[in-house]
Amino acid sequence: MENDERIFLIKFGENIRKIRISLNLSQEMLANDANIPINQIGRIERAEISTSLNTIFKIAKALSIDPNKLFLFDKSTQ
Amino acid sequence: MENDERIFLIKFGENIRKIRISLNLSQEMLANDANIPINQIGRIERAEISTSLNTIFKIAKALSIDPNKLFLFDKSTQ
DNA sequence: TTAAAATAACACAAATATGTGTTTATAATT
DNA sequence: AATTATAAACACATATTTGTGTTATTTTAA
Repeated sequence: MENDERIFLIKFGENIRKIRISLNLSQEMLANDANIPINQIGRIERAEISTSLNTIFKIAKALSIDPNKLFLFDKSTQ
Repeated sequence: MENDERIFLIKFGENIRKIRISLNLSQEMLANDANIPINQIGRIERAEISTSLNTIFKIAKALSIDPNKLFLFDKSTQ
């Protein structure tokens, strides 16, 4: 995997964590809301996996935000 | 898979196709630029697969756009 | 400083995406 | 109509994610 891809996964994970915490949700609560395993949230936040569109959609739905918001980091928002 | 997840994949695929065509790229050209198999682009555009963050990043890079743009459909842009 | 809550870190089977190749169908062009 | 370019539709091995469960570590709060 290329380095910029790694960085992208890391920023994506950090962003999810940031949003989750801003909503006062634990990984477990978010996982329950999104109907995915608890560990999956941690794996994504730690950038261990390159998760899929389906999971992205479920998480966005559970966070009550548009999926594209999960990709707003770098220049865009922070 | 839930119906709204399916719709999400379909809209995502349609959006990639729209952007690709607007840039006058064939699936093959985009696949080459993104360094992924030719078939992969078709599978995504036809919503056959729930592709991953890595592939999303590669495609966005090849299209010279920010990944979040790939998720701007529905209310947002069209 | 304990106890409890939250997260990380394992392992492993099952499901799905990825990569590669080939063949068929459709669209565009001459 | 024939040729070419493009995309779809197969198949199949490999890699990775997903789902499930358990244990360890870290963080938070009492």
